[in-house]
Amino acid sequence: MALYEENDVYISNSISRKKELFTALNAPNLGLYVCGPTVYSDVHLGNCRTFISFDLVYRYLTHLGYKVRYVRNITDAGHLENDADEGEDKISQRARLEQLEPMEIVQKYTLGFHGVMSRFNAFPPTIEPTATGHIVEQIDMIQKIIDEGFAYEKNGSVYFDVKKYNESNDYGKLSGRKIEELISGTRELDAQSEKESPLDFAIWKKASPSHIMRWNSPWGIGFPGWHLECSVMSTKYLGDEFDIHGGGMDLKFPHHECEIAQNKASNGSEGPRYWMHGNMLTLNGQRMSKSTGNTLLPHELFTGETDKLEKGFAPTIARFFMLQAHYGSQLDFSSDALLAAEKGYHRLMAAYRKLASLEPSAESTSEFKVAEWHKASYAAMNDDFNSPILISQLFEATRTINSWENKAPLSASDFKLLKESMQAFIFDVLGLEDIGAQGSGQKLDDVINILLDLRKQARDDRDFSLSDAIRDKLADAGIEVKDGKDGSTYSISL
RNA sequence: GGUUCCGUGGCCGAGUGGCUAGGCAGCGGUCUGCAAAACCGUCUACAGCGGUUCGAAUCCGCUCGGAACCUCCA
Repeated sequence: MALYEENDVYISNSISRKKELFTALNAPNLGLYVCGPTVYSDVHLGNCRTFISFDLVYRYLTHLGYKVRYVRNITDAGHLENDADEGEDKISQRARLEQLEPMEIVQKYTLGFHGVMSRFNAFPPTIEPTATGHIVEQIDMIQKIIDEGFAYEKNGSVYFDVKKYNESNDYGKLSGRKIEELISGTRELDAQSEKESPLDFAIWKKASPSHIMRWNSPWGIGFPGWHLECSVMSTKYLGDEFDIHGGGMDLKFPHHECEIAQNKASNGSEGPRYWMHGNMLTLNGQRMSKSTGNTLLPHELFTGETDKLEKGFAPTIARFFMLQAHYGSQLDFSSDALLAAEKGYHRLMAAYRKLASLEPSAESTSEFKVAEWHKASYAAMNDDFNSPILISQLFEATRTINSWENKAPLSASDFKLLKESMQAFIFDVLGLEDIGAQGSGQKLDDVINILLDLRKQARDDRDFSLSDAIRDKLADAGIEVKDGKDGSTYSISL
C-alpha cells in the first residue's frame, strides 16, 4: 500500500478558501503546475521562498508515493511595463541596457535561477517549458478564445472580453472580486486605448517597429499577452483539468484570475482543481520586490555582503528558516531570526548524527513513543504541508535523542522506525542538507581526531593551557569541540 | 477608496471554542579542571473594547495597528 493511500492530505484551496481533502485525478499520477520567474534579472529571496515552498509540496507528495509531473515555466517572452498594455517589455529593456540579445538575457538569468535553486537544494521541475517555445500553442489558444466569442481583435492586437466572459462565468471568483467593483475602481481609460473595457487584457499584442521580441501570427506581427503562457503550458502538459496549480500570492490577481478565464473560454474547464498560494517574504515589514528594490539577493545572504544582515548564512539554513513558517503566512527576514534558526538547525543535525551512531536495545523502555510520534509527524504534513509542526516534532525527537547515552532504549523495530523517519523527514521531505557533517573529508576527520587525542592527553596531564589552546584554535577554525561522558566529538560549522 | 489577510510571551513562529507547538534568548540546576555542548526545571502570551457561550486567545461586532492585491512582480 502506497503511503498516499494511508495519508489524507488536506490543502488550503485558494478558490474555495477552505482546507479540502486532496484527491488526485489519476492516482498515482499527479499534476503540479507552478508559475516560474520572469528571467530579466536576478531572482531574489522572495522569489526563492515561493519555489522552496512548492519544492516542499513536491517533495512530500513524491514521498507519499505520487508520481508527480511538476511543471514550472520560465517566462522569457517579456511582460509589458504597465497596465495600459503599452510600453516596452522588461526583457527587451534589459537587453538594451546590457547590450545583449534578449535571448542572452534570458539565458543568463535562467542559469542564475537554476544555480540558486540548486544551492537551496530544490529539485528541478520535471518539465520546465518556456513561453517562447510555445508561441504556436499560444496562437492556437487565442484562436480558440476568439472562436468561442470571448476575445476581439483590434489593430493587430487581441483582447480578452472580460464582460462577455462574466455573463456566463464568474470572473473574480479566485481573488474574491466583483466585476462591478473592479470597473468602478478603475481609472479613466486612456483615450488612446483600444480596449473596449478597462478590465480586458491583451492575449496578443501588436509589436511596435522597435519591439525586438516578435512573432508572426494571424493578426500580424506581435507577441503573446501576459497571462496566456501559463494557461497554455499547464494544460498542454497536465491536461485541461489537472490537480494543483501554485504560485505566489501576488499572482492571484490578475494573473491567475486571467488564467482561469482563458482556460474556461478556450476549453470549457477551469484547469486546476486546487489552487495554492505561497505568501510573501518581507524585508523590514515590506514585501521584497524587484520593482521597488526592497530585495535581498541569494548571494548577499550566503556571503553576508549586505548591510541588511550581520553575517552570511548557508543556503540550507535559510531554507530551514523559511520552513519554520507555514508557506501560507507572511514571513519577515531578519538577522536575529536567521541566527536563531541557525542554532536550532545545528542542534537538530547534531542529534540526527548521534542517532545514526547509536544502537538499539532489546526492547523499548523509553517514554518516547515512536509510533505516536511518527503518526503525529505525518499528521503535521498532511495538514496543508505544515512544516513548522513537523519541525517541532523533529525537536521533540532531538531532545529525547540527546538524553540517551550509548544505546537507544528502543527495540530494534522502534529504533529503525525513528531513524528512518528522521532521515526521511529531514532530508527527503524538508530537503535540508547536513553542512556540519563529519566526513566532509576522511582526512580532515582523521586530523581532527588526532588533535582531540592530543587534547585528551593534555587534559589527563592537567596541562589545561595546552588543552584549551587546542579547543580555542579549533573553534577559531569553525570546529566546535563537544565534551561528553564518553570522550569528545566535534562539529564543523560553515 | 475597494477586496483579502494578519496582530500570540524578550525575539521568530505554530495552533486552537475547554487538553494551552517548537526554535532562539533569560533564569535556576546537573555535568565539567574551566567553558562549551547536552539534559532537567522555570518565567514572560494570545492588540484594545464590547458581545455570544457553562467556558474564548480561538466565534461575532467595533476600534487601533500592519501587510498583500486592485499596474509588471514569487
